[in-house]
Amino acid sequence: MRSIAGPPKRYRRGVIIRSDGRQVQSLDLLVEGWASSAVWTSDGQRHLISVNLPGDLLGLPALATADSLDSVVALSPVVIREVRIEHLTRMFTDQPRLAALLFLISQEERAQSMERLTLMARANAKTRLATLFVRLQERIAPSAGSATNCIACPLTQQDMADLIGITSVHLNTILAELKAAGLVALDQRILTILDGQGLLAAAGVSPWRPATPGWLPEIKQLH
Amino acid sequence: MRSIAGPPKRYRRGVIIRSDGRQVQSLDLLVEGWASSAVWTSDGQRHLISVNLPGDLLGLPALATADSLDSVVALSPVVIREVRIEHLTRMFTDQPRLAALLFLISQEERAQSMERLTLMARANAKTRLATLFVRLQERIAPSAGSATNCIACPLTQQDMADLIGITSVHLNTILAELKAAGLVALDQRILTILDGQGLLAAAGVSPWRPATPGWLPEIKQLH
DNA sequence: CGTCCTCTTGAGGATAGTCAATTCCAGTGG
DNA sequence: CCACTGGAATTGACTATCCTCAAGAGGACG
Repeated sequence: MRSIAGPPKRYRRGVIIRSDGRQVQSLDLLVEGWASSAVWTSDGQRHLISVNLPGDLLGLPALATADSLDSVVALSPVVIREVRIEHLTRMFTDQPRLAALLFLISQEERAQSMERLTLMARANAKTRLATLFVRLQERIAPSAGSATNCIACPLTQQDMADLIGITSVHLNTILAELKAAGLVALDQRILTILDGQGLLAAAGVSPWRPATPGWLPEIKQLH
Repeated sequence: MRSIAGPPKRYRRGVIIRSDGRQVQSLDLLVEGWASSAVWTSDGQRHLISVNLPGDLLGLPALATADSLDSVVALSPVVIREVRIEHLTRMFTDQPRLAALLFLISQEERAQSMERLTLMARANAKTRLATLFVRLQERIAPSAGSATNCIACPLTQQDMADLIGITSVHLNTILAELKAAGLVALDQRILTILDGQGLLAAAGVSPWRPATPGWLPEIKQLH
């Protein structure tokens, strides 16, 4: 993916990288920093759909609607590289295995979105926040080498509130409860998981296990 | 898609067509009736992720996780045809345009899921119910020929409640409010949109417009 | 004619929102 | 070096939305 991406571009925290309401001609590969796709409601509230980490490809759902409903926001200073849409077309014809992998990744994000939807519908805010922390650690720990409990987490309390669908006032309260219960610590944008088991129990979810698909096409041989 | 699907199978309303927690070997093409992917929370509550109508391919997100978190439930009597997963592999190598179309469809479902997520996080139950009705009509009207305001809707109030994440008790109340406001009528499983404009206003959403993508690969020529 | 599912209605309570005031802190410019 | 500034975090009082529990009515079907 990196071989077909454009030159790196830097953005500051809070900047809208890709705005909604337009037909898109390109995707963005997130190289460094945290981003998120955001939706603004008709009454001006913001909601963050998901957290994107380095390696994620941003802007895929915008391909399917005439005017995309989500924007992409930088949650920290970020570096992105643009991927033009023609490369996607060529990937489907020339690199079926890559295309299938991309398809698989987007299905995984959809599965995550299903979990978030269920939580939003049926779980209270404390459970949702615990789940957010659990899933964040699961995604970050592998890339940080050994299993670590410390995460450099650039999210503000407002960001977390927008992620789990509550107000920042209420987030502050339940975050204090998780801290008081000895489950997590959060200072200076450093998130520490103090009690992983307890946090899983509070979240009421199972650890995330990606599939090991046997159905992908083989790599196309050069000839 | 129909050419590679297995023989039709019938299921009665309420039956779980595809259960969660297993690695999947096949997909299901919904031929007739309404279905839905359902998630059960750890405390036994049900949540319905989305409504599936005839033509939809069920079970895609289950490809991406080792144990799929959703089941597929029949919301009415349904007819489905099985699609084995090898056909998906072959599609990616032999039919890039079809594969890209499938990719596009799944992105559209993801965009819909983003909207639902935002609503769940930020809108109250009345708004969510109005949106459900709006989106249902948008999907059903085209296939029913001319723009009709009458929809044969097999959903029970419990189903609708599970779709928008409230209890059936509360759903009953807000449904009565929408009826009292003259926006919809619902009797004998027939949903009638009495005031489309008013319903759109109550929902606070724009009409859904699918993309007209220019980036799909061409049909592979026979040679 | 009973049984089960669905729908309906009411009372009281929990979760989360709104409004408002205050503190903390990092960055900026004098 | 320090005051200024704006965002971020914190806390309290009051309110609204939605849930729980409960009881009953209507209807389909054996």
